[in-house]
Amino acid sequence: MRARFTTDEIASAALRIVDESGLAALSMRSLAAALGTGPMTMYNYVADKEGLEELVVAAVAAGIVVPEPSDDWAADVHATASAMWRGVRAHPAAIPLVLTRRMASATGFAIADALVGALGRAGLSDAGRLSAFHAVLGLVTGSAQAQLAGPFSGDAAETAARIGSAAGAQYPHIAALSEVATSVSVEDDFDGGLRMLIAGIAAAGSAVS
Amino acid sequence: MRARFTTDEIASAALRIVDESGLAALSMRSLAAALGTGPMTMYNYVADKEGLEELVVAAVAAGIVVPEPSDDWAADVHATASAMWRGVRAHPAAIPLVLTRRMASATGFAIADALVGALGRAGLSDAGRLSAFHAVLGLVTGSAQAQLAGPFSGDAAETAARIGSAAGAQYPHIAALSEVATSVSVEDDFDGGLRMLIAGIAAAGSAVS
DNA sequence: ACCTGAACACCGTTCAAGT
DNA sequence: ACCTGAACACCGTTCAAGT
Repeated sequence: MRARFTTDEIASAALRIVDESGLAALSMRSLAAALGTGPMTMYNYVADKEGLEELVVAAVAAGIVVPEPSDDWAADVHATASAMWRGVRAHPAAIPLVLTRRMASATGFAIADALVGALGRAGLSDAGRLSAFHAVLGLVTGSAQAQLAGPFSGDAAETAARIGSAAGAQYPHIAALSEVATSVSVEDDFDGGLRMLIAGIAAAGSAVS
Repeated sequence: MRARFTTDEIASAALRIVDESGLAALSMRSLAAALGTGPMTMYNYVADKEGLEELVVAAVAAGIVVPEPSDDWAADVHATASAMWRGVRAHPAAIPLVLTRRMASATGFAIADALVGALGRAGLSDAGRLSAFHAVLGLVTGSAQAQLAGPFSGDAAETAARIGSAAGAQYPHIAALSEVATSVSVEDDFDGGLRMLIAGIAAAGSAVS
């Protein structure tokens, strides 16, 4: 028999299952079947299901292109965070894994390092740099997810049904905002929030220095 | 027999299992057993597993106390976001569910409405208000999760092992930042990022008006 | 040594039968 | 009508046996 695989083959087969059939379709058994072997063979490449999921996260991270640093730290933070957001959004079904599993791959470290490096030139204190790093990371992953599962996700009719008719008068601010949500692209929506955060980081850096 | 439960009983029993034994321990069967009945009885209260998970998210949301609005929108955003963060962090094992499942409970809408209401007084455009809302929501949930599963989560030794020895020289910025992470409380860490974002929102609001 | 089938202890859910 | 046991089609993983 001697069927042998590289870790990359395993990882991309797993990501393909998630992309094509959803997160629930990924199992040790379905992956093994997709590779034409028995379930137990997978345990030669991965410690357990958790390890397989980390492989999927690494495969998503591998799709992120780390931008070259410039002499403008704010532009670098923007470019790095945008690259992460695009890379994550390219695999929507994998997002729960990206949010939940530790990102410990080489690309994952590389992009995080680029982000911290850019933030290091913002004139922040050490603690401020850590806060800003967590905030950008949280904003990227959190708003990628919020756009998919937040109160305004799904089509307009669904949103209206959920908020408008069910509790329209009780929650007037949400109801009003839900109409805005139909006319803004998710790219612009994310970009707006990111620019606000970067402006706030810049202000905090100026205050320290 | 006639064993009957309220939805609240189901929800808090489910949340208790998650809190005490972890997310993996929550199943239709374990929940039914905890309530002293058979698995099928649960289907009288919940459509499927997904519905049960939404019940857990609602139970977490119910623990959030929505702050009273003041005449300072920035203070209100800060208070609302902080209340969400504390409420979410009170149930760490449930966070993957909070991130992933739609928050559609009454308290969930109430806190979101309070947040949008406060942001409505920041002088933003409609699109800016939506961006700011998604950004704050993403920051709260995303950084709660990043603190638990990000590159600096776990104890210091574990972090060092993951980054320092494995790839210390390759990723110098992360390695340096990991030492900062040991001396900052998660509360202060989150608060710093939130204040940066609010400052950026304020700046965007001033620019428009 | 590396690989993998059989088996075990789970799981969510359908279906049909109970009251 | 509401409730729930038996059964089905899965799942991750241990164990032991193959090469």
